Amino acid sequence: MIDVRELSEHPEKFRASQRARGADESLVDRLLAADSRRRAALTEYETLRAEQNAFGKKVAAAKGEEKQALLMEVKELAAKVKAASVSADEAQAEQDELMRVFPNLVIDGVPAGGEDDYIVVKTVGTPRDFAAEGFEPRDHLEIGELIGAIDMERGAKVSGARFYFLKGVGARLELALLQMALDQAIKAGFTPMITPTLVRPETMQGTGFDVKHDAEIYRLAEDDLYLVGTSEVSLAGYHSDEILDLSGGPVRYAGWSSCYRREAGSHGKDTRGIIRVHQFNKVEMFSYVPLEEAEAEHARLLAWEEEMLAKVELPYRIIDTAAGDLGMSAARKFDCEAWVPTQGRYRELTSTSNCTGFQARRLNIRERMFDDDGAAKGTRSVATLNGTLATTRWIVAILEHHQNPDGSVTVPAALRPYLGGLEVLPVL
RNA sequence: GGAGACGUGCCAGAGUGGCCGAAUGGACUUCACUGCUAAUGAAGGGUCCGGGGAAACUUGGACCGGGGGUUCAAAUCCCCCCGUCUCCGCCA
Repeated sequence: MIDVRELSEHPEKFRASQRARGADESLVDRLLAADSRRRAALTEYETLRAEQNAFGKKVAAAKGEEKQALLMEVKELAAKVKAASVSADEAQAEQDELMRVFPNLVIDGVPAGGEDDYIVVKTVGTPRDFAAEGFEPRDHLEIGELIGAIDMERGAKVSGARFYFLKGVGARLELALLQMALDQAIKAGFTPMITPTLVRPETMQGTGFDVKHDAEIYRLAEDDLYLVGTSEVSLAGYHSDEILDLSGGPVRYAGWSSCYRREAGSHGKDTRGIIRVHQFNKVEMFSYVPLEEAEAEHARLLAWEEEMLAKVELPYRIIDTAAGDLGMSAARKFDCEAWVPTQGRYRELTSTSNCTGFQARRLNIRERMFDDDGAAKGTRSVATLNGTLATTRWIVAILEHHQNPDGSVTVPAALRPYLGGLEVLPVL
């Protein structure tokens, strides 16, 4: 959630942000109004409550007749306190509702507009020229079947559309990729984590996902549990309601988990192969840092993603996502997109978001502040950031980009040690 | 799945309706003292939200797992939920 204090001090910043997102600008004024109503109601309640508390002390001290008289007198006051308490709660609920739908303040420099208004930050490597090499590239599913790596048909038989089996070298390739990602993260100082994939509604909401309205989320209604679409959810919830010590630098986790997405509304899109599936695996970076360090950390996360892409030797570009295409929690987002030859376009392989204090405020994750003398002085929310290090989808780009005319696939050198030295995934 | 016990501050742990934001001990910070980071003595602390103030600060409210309820008044009584532990059962 956003910082209401900041909103009341700089409403124009929030209006501009909403405009850039193509979101409702009137939310700003409605929230400001709700906040002042809330404060008025709270003040009224607190005044009455103070009066009642003072009375309570008198009642406790009094005896006999006097006590009875005081009790009669205070009854009326109690009713007023009750009523004031109810309207204060209502005002709070009204504000909470607006806070719940208010997206994060976008960082200056993020392109305005929607999905197609991204800015290409840079392009690395060049797509392979298969025409020059003299053969027609096969798509990842065709290759996956030739080398016995992917079985979609049986995936559908067992679980339905958008489910698959990774088999043989396919299973090994995924494990190798994720293990390489985790090793890189560990080397960079991340603490590896294997996270819960089912979470409580509070955890899901805290991360910025709406369990009631988000059609992407799988629910277990019976148990009021929700399947995560990314370990970001669990890693953000990990430190909820805690005060962190960031004096020793950022707190960084690398989460390994299966991820689940309903893919509602994407019927007919990416139906072939494993590019868009209901279940996949991912290694995700997650950082807790002081607010003023968030942008620098964002750059670091992006650099680590590029390091991974370099290891698997894929051509890619980086885009600065437009405001309207940001999620609720993100203030800025960079995607790395790899070239997929048979689609003739770049497809997202990683995504790193700077959520500034938005998630942390919702999850109540703070750090202790110190004044110049080093004495403790209050707390404030931290910034949270996340970024992809590897996912199942990477296999699509790896198979296609590194394919050979016969359908076999050359393994990128960095990945070979994770595949027992295997240099080529052979056609069966 | 059945039965029971419990959930209090950084930690341990008292507190069964008003004198409790909460005893006591430990840890921590500051001060004093013994010529030294050990002993002793003293003092001090949390978090959140309002009001006032430029600020130091001051003032009010809330917080004893979470949410409801009873009451003039709830850490304390009642209900629901969550969690922990023990025993039994069941299954890896």
